[in-house]
Amino acid sequence: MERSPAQHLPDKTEPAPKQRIQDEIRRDIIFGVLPSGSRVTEAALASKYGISRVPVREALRALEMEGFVESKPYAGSTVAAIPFDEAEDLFAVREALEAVIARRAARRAAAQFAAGRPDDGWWGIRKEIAQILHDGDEAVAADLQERLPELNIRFHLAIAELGSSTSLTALLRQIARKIEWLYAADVKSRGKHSWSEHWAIMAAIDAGNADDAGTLMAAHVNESRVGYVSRFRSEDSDSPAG
Amino acid sequence: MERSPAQHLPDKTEPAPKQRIQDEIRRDIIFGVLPSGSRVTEAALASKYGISRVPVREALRALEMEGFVESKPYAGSTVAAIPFDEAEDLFAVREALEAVIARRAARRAAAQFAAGRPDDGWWGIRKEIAQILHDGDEAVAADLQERLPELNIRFHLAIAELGSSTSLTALLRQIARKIEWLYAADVKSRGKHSWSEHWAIMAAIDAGNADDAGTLMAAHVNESRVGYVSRFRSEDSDSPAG
DNA sequence: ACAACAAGATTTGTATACAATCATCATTCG
DNA sequence: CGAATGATGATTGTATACAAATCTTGTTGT
Repeated sequence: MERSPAQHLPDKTEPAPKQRIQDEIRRDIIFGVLPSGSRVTEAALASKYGISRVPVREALRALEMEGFVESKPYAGSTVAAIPFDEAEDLFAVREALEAVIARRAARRAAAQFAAGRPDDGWWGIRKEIAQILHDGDEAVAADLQERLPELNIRFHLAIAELGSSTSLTALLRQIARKIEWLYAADVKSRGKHSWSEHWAIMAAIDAGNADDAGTLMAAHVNESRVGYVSRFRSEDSDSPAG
Repeated sequence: MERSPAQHLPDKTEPAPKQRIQDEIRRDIIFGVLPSGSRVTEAALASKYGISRVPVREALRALEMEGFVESKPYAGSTVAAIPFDEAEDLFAVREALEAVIARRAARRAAAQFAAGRPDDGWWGIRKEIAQILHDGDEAVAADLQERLPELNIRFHLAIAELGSSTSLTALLRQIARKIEWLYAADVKSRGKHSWSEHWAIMAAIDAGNADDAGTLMAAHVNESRVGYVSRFRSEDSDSPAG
């Protein structure tokens, strides 16, 4: 068939203009380049990225559903804001969600090995996780902790994919990006949130131990939450993503 | 100015073509008019609803993010399917999510009353909930239980809005629609899932009792889950939304 | 008969043009 | 002088046209 060379490398060559600018805008929002409340017009973004208004429009709509921008009909779009008091609630929901995800991943791992050999899709994700864990260890050893947030999100999302539940993966993606937004408001907050715990979680999943996986994951997320609130609690109710 | 008569009645006259067909398509998916796996092309939907491809396109993208359709670049969109084994996980996440939401609503209610008089936005939602509760009681009394699912979703979403957390509301909307999809697969499943419990939850929120509100809500969702699994457990692993 | 291959058709992705609506500001009337 | 009002500009919503990519189908060679 002689497929296109960009088959399983959708992020290297040209990841489709729409997705590209969507990630770009979200990144600018998360890292404060586009502050909360600022207006984002389709025409301005279109000319900025050298493309038409249609892809920009779709990207804005997607970001609206993700909660990063708010738009009213015929009135335009503005960058949203996360009130500070939502942070703890988001962490609480994430803890429950990730516990369910970890349990599911463990159950599926056990089922895969019980049925003989796991299928290729499972192994593909499993190998990606191994790579992520390795890269994280390397980053910790080299004191390049600014790489950890990205690797951290990728790890958690990969665990979700290992459970092969598109619904739960989508939910986690939504929550994780919001929490990343809250974190990014403080530049010096990007420490190693106990990267080593990831290994234990992965081991429990590999062993097919759903209870341990869920418990470890919940504790892991909870520790992340404690780290967050202890850092921001002193700054009163100032909006971190504003 | 002589405003358009469709000012605060966005659902009666012409609720914007895009939103309209988006809801229409989702409804057709939820109730099986568009079965899982069937192809949905932009051109067909455009001609069906007598509009252009652009609004159809945006609606499909939104539904893709909601998880109702899957689409690959240049390949088209197909109606998605919820594997049966995701149902219990969705209920588990929803239980945790709604408990957090109820607690938040109770905290906010207490704060509103503590600060003198609640603002108009809060009262608007509160009055809407009163109406929903009333309509639900009427439907139960008149044995018109087919109206309860819609009222049920509206109640739970209104509680989320009472807590004024856009993030949590968006998450609940995503989960609730998925669960509605699972429910709708069985036509005779639309019973009164203990509507009276809603009154107790609302009372706890009004009293500002976060612990009670969260506990009652969790129990309420859990009961719904039990009702679901007891109904579908016998049908083995048949995909209910397929 | 079957597989590899290529051309046509179908469908999505993008660009441009136009219509509908809202925000702003000058104007005018009380 | 203030507030309602009407015109103007800016921005989004929609429609149409074209380009890019994929899927299907017919063909051909073994």
